[in-house]
Amino acid sequence: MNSKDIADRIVEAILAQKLMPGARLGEQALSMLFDCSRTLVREALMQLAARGIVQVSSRRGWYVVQPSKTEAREAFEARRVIETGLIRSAGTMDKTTLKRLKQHIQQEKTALKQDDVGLRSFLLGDFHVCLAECLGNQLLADTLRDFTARTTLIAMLYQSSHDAVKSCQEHIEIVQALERGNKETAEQLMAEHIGQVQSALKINAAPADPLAELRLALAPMSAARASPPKTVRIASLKTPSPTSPSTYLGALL
Amino acid sequence: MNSKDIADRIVEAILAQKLMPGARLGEQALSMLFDCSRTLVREALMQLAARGIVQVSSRRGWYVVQPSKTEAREAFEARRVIETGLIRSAGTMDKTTLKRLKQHIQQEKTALKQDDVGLRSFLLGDFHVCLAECLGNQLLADTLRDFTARTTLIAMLYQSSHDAVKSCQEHIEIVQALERGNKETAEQLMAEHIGQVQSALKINAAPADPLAELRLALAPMSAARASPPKTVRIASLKTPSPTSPSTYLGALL
DNA sequence: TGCACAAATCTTGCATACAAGATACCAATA
DNA sequence: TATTGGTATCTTGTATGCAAGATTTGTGCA
Repeated sequence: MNSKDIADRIVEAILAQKLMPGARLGEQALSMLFDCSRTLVREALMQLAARGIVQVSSRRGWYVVQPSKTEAREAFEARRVIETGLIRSAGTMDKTTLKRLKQHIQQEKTALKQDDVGLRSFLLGDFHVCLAECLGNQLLADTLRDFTARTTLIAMLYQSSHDAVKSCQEHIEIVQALERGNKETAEQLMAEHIGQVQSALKINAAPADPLAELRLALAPMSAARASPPKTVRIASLKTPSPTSPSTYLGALL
Repeated sequence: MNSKDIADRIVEAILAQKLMPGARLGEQALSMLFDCSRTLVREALMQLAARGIVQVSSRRGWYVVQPSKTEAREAFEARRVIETGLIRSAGTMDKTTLKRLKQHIQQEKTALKQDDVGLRSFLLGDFHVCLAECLGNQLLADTLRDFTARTTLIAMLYQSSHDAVKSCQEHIEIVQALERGNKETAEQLMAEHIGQVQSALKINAAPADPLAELRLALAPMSAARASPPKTVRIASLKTPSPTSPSTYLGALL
């Protein structure tokens, strides 16, 4: 269990939407979870920080990044640029490669059928990484994995209303276009697909409401509107992280 | 002097062609150079490893990466995809932004005139990062910085015969096209520009001659050609790194 | 001279100790 | 009750120590 494994696990947890934006990643908590010293955990977090996945607040702690609206726009633009450009500049795909893509889509369908939310989210994102690999560029595939993790966080943060079934269907159409050798269509479909995901964001909604659950649970009954101040009071409660660290870090194991 | 500063300095040195591919980056040497503990150096190297700039060979040492031919192809394709795509998807540029690009080109010209090889190399690479920033995407700009460092290493490794003056001229034409609002031309010019740099590589040449300096320094005087075998002997000497660490690391200060 | 083997040295891998800043908590006071 | 100040606790920041593998060097031998 070296630092790279730890970093990979954290990225996987993000892609599976098991780590929310803003989640706290305490060095000690992680070192206990992975049964190693803080040194290894720090190394992993340093790597993730260099990749824009986590950030450190001096002597306060490590947190999963919470992309701003500007960063959200940039991330989607980056993915659009890379993925459409990759399709455009690629040669024709051989049978083996197409088979791999089709297998991936089969996995997506299975995860959808079984309603496995974590696996579903992971696979829907991993499709794009897989495609980049199939198009013959490992460097851009690795870059895209980080960018996809970013957009996954953005989707969580801005309460995406995006439909997983629809997403999978769009993946199918992209692969079909590639199979027909119709790169232009594939490029177009990809641009639209990413656009769909982006426009499903409620970009003007309160950017992540860590109190959503509490607020909902403690909201006064619709009839008893006697004390509105109370709701305000609750909203001002300080919470160190969206939920307790233990809950979140459990996602890594 | 924190780990981020150290990492930045190393990247700068690469962009300025002051660190060759394969250069050894000993933890202790760096910690003495930057007057800090190995911990900070390790953190910096870890970050750079996550960005694909350096790599570690277990218990042997840290080295600046030596991209393979495949990785070289991928890096240039990645830059082509990102930079042309960025131009394509960008809106029109305002005056302030254009001014910044023109200023950058002025700096390039100055460095060319003064024959400052390090600064010249840095600026010719930084132009692309600057352009990405001007086109409004910091995420891709940061990504591009790493990719440009990569292609710079590739150019060193595969003995690029690329002409700096020509490169600067091409930058000028790209900015002119952008100024005219002619994005299609700008995109086309950028694709050709990157293609020029790529095709100037001697991709089949002996990938880097780590003994070049030694061979040159120890070559027999042209008159004293008495013992040719000696030269052969020298060529077979084992060297742990291209040159001595001290020589290379001096580039960082 | 050429070769095999062992010791010494060099370098990273990892854990731990301690410093220092940030936060939370609690009591005292107006 | 609200606020302020101080203390305890928690968390990261950095250095250092030691282990272990890789390499080099030195030595003895044929």
